[in-house]
Amino acid sequence: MQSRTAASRPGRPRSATADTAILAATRDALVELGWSKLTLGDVATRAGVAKTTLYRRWPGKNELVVDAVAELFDELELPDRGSLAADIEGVVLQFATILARPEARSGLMAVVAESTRDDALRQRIRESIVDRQKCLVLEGRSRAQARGELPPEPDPSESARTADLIFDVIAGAVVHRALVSAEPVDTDWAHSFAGLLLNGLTASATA
Amino acid sequence: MQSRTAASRPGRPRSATADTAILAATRDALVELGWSKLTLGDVATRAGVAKTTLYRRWPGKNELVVDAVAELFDELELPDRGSLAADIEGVVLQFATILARPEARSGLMAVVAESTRDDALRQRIRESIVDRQKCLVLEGRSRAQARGELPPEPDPSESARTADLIFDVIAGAVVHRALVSAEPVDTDWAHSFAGLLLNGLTASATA
Amino acid sequence: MQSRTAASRPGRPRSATADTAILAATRDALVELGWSKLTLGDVATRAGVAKTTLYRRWPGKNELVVDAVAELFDELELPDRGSLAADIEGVVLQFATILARPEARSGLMAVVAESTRDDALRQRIRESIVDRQKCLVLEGRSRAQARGELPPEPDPSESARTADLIFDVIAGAVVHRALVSAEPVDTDWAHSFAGLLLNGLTASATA
Amino acid sequence: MQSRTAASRPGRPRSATADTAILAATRDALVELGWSKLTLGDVATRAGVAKTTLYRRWPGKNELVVDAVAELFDELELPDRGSLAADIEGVVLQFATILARPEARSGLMAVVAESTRDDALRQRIRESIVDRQKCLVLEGRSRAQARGELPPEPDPSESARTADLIFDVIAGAVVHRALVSAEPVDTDWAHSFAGLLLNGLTASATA
DNA sequence: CGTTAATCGAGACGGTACGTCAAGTCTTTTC
DNA sequence: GAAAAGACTTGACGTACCGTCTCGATTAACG
Repeated sequence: MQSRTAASRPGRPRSATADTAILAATRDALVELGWSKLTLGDVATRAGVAKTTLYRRWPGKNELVVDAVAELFDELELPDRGSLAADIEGVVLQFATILARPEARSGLMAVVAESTRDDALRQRIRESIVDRQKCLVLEGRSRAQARGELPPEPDPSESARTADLIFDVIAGAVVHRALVSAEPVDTDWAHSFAGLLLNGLTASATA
Repeated sequence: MQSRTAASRPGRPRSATADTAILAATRDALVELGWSKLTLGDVATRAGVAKTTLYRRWPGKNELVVDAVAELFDELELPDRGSLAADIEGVVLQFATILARPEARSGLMAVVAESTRDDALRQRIRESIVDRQKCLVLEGRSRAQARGELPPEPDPSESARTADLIFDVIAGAVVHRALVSAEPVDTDWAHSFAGLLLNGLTASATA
Repeated sequence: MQSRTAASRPGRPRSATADTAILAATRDALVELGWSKLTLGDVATRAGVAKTTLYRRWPGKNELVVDAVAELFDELELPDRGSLAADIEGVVLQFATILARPEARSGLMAVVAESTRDDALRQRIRESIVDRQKCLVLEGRSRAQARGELPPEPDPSESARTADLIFDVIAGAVVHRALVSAEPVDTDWAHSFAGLLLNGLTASATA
Repeated sequence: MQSRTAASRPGRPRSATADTAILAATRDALVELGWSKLTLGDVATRAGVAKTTLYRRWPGKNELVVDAVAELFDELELPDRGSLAADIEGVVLQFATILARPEARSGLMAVVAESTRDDALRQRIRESIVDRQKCLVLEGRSRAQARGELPPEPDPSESARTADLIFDVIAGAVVHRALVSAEPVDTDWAHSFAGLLLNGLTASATA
């Protein structure tokens, strides 16, 4: 006894290629028009799809853009450059590369702005984008601990709180630098930032 | 020899009270409706003003909201709590208090999102909001140097770059914690963050 | 081999009832407000239709009013009262009855005024209103010729020119009496006018 | 004891040249823009005058245009061409010449259209434009009677009614020909029309 | 000859309607 | 029954004029 799967549902099945085409069209439209001038009718046209098809799959502009942008962040991965400082530097530069793409810039910030008044949307953003990257912090830390660069966690309950703090610092600083200050996140800056953070972490740990 | 002042310009002078009423109405509307449902017609009605009066003074929604939100951030000031850590903690909590207000949350992030495709808007944000707060970093640092908590700047050209970095880290982390992670920026978090940053600064300086 | 008929066109077909409702609402609004205070938004509301639906079918206020007024003139028909004088009298009174309706008064003159600067509009007025009534003149004349009241046309090329002249005289005189002089077009006046015209026609013909 | 004349009123007297400039500017604007796109702000600008100056002298667009157009019709005069037919022909051609000017075409018909819902305006039109030309009919008729072309009026009460009828026929036919049928009012047409009317008049009179 | 008062220019004001555009829904035919 | 097509309602957009108002600056007759 199972709920009717898509395959076994009667009638014409949903086109599998449509989803891909719609998300790609959404990103294209974000690049050309930005968030505020992006219209679902235009996205549908670009995707070669009727507006109704689009509304059947996403409830609205916000959710569509979250999904379209989320795919961009999936390419983030933790490089193993041999030291914690170099790893931080690497992930910062990767993050900056993604934020340099206009579809990521407008899309991400816009949905975050919308999420300030829409808890379901914020939940969706966290699940689709934020939390999937938080493991990078955990992995980086445990790798550094294995290398002996950081001491092991004394208190497991404290561990998660610290990881959240580090994540907010890294992600927040890069986003602020890139989008608000609008200064380049280049090797120099990444190096300075990684130095500051690393010093903070080791000093805090030994204190 | 001066450019025509407002007083000597011919014609009926602009109502002085209108600006105040409009900005207040904008913040009210942000609270009730959020950025995306805020309409200039509604703001005008709330302010008891005609739509044309609003458009005569601001080119659009973006610029209006920047000015409306900017006033919120003017209340930020650097507390003198006796130590750099305490000062950082204090300013972080002040910042968090402002970001807890719904008009600041939606307004700020939305205009930042818009500014990713509008350089003039980004410039306006920087002048009206960001740069006016950057002096807090400069003042805090020099106060810490006077206290002997931080060494004096060796290289003046480096000094500005470091201040920018610190500003991006503080502002970015608080914004990310408050709006993206959507976790409370409470005394605990502020304390942990101030500790991390302070350690990073002192260790970096002595290294 | 035909151009796609309405029935076989893809997509939702246009509502058939909307046209009727819009034209009726236009006439209602003309009665209540007159031409200059008539707004398309108000017409749409009266018709229970969205403004966009209205604009999808008519390019603007002028064309809409032409169509709305044209239907009023379709009820004109040539009475057979047994003599040319009586027929003229009858049609003049019919015309006057229509011009007594406020929707015809304001609507007709206004679109004629607009048509002085818009050739397409003038063409539309002629096709929808003027030329459809010109056959009344032709029919009345041939009926009078059959009765022997008027001689048959000697020169067929002259025939059309004379019909145009008669039409301009009848329509012009009635309109001028009703709208400019603002005096009643009653049986007396119609009788005097028909007498004058009839005398002119017979005298000219025998001359 | 007299009501304060303009001359004796205290304060700065109204500029005498302004009226002339405004009426001329109104006609210019009618030529370029037509009635519906003519705005009082634009007229004021063209006349080199402030909008308030304009509103101080005319209550609105309708009245202004009536006055501006009325001046055009003052140049109508009855030619003495030696016969009634020729006199009619002459005045018809003069009328047609005025109606060929775009400011007369749009202006006249538009205010007539407006007057269908504004009795004060209709009164103003009659006083400023229509009635001032009605004497042409009276003068033409008495001249024809002096020549013996028409019999003297038997019944003086009938006399005014007939003059009104003739006026409506002439003015109405010319306007309808020129503006509705949009055919040229040339010598040929004027000749045919004058013949028709003359025959009607003489036949009626002798009947 | 200075006061007085209505004029002048300029332009901001509260309104109202404009014609367009996008959102999201609904109704067709086609696949 | 999903899909494309496109008409539908709704509501905001930013603009243009309306007719009124508030300014400072003229400009004549009156005292």
